[in-house]
Order: sequence, then structure tokens, then C-alpha cells
Amino acid sequence: MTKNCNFISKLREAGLRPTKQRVKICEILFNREKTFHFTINDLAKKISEDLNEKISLATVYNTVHHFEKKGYLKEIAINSDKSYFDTNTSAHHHFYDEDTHELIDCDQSDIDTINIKNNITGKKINSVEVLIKVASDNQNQN
Amino acid sequence: MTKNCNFISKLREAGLRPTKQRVKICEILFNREKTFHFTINDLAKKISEDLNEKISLATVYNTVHHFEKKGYLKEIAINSDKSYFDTNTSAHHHFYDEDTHELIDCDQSDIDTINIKNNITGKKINSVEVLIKVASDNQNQN
DNA sequence: TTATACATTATAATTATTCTAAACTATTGA
DNA sequence: TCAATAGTTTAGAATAATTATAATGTATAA
Repeated sequence: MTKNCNFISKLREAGLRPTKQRVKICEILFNREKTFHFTINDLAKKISEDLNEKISLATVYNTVHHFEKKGYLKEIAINSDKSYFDTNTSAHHHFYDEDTHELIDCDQSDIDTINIKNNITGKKINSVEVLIKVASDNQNQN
Repeated sequence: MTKNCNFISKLREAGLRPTKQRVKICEILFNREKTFHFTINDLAKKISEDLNEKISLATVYNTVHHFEKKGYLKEIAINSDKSYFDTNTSAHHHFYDEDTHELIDCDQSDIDTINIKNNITGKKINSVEVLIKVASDNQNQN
């Protein structure tokens, strides 16, 4: 349970009270080795299953957005159906599997640093992200 | 009016009957030098203004999606608020101005070709797109 | 010119997300 | 320790983008 203590500190650092719901969300999001890609719905479902009790969608939305603002999560733009979030907040790129709708991290070393030769005047670059859409090799792609 | 004849052919090639509404949509989308970036709502509003009569949103959605399937338009993923479309269907990258929510084409020559050193096994790369998010230099970015 | 298949439209339905207001809970300080 | 309070959770309503529906309208082929 030292992990939960860490989550409580993490929440406090974000200026959030460590409630049962938020600690649970932390456990699911940050208690893992590998990057986790999810939609709000994925996450809410997982929480309900794990806790075996309901959690309000609004709470999940609120908490995820708080975490995003604090830089604990990153939103990944793929299509406009739904929002995807990523527990890996470092600058990195993604594969998106159009068959399974799965998001996969791209190894830093698999793409050379992207050099933007001309930026828009008077603007600062906030992020540069590559999205590689892939699909089954032997499938028609209408 | 030779332009409209072209649009009629274009529509026929897409297997679509050249109706008044569709020809108008073509005029607005393809009768221009520069790339046009838009949301369905932008487009519907522009049509209503130009025609000075209403067009059903459903028609705009249907036509835009037909055009997308036919490769006359491309969807650009930015965030999940709304869908952006682009009349430039060639492989190219974008700037997204987070202040104005405007989408701007990135010159082909401004980014070197992106080389993916390791693809997902058994998958074919369908597209590689870079999105550069920019914002005012002298503005806090909470 | 007429039958038919395709289109348009208004409106309803759906889905993702945000808002609201009431009930609840963690924290602060007496 | 305990009440006051400020922040949280929640269900459900509201909103916004998109898609479905079904009736009416129109382009086209014969």
C-alpha cells in the first residue's frame, strides 16, 4: 500500500483531495509499467469492474481533465469519434490500428527528430506529433 | 460555367447525381486555388449564405462523407470537438493554431520525409501525418 | 414521359461530453 | 474531537456533433 501513499501525494500535488474515486483512478492509470491508452469510457468501465461498484462518468471526466491540465495525462487526437488519453506524457508518436482502433506507442528511436523549417510567424510550437495509421496488409481499405 | 460542367463530371465519377446542392458544395470546396479547411458547420453556413436559402445539414454530412470516401476530401484529426476536412488530399502536414482554432497547411518542403524504422508486424502503413500545435508566443498556455 | 432509384429534408435518435444542484466528505482550526 | 466549510461526487438534465428515419422531391433511363 505504499503505492497508494504515492497516489495520495500525487493528488495533493495536483491540488486535488485524495478521495476513494480518485485514488482508484490513479491505481488504474499509474500503477503499471507500460503506457496505457484509453478513452473515458474504457476507464469508467474498468473502474466499475475493479471496484464492483459504479462510479459517476462525470467524476471520471473531471479527474481525467484535471490530470491532463496537470500534465499527468496527454490527449491524443485520432479522429473525432472520441477522445483518447495516454499515460505517457513525454513527447512521442503513435501508431493507430484502424482495424482494432488500438493506439500503440512508437519508439522514440523509430522516428528521427522532426525538424520544422518554417514556423508560423509570431507563434510558439507547443507540440509536434506524428500519427501513423496502419491496417491489415491483406485487407481492402475502401 | 465550364467549371460547373467539371463538377458535374466529378460528381458522376463519384457515382453521385449532380443535384443543385451537390454542385453548390463542389463550387465552394473545389472552385479555389488554395486549400480549404473546414468543419461541416462552416461549410453548411457558407452554403446557406451563398445560396441565400437553407440546405439540410444531413445533405452536407452525406455529401462530405461521400467525397471523403472517394478521396476528394481528407479528414484531419485535431481534437475530438469536431471534424475538420481538407480539400488538399495529398500527403501533407498541418499547423493547428490553438488560439484561433485554425488549421494551416505545412509546406511539403518544411518537414523532411518521415522515415518509420519499425512498423507494426503484419500491418501496412496507410498514412503518416504530423500535427504541429502552435499558440501565441506571449500567452500563458495553462 | 413516366417509372424508378436516388436525394433532400425536417425531425427524431444517438453519442460523447458538460452542466447543475443536491447530497456527501475531507480538511481546517477551534 | 467536532463542527464549519470548501471541495467532491452523483444522477440526471442539457448541449453539441453526428447519424438515422421516413416522407417528399428530383434526376435519369427506358
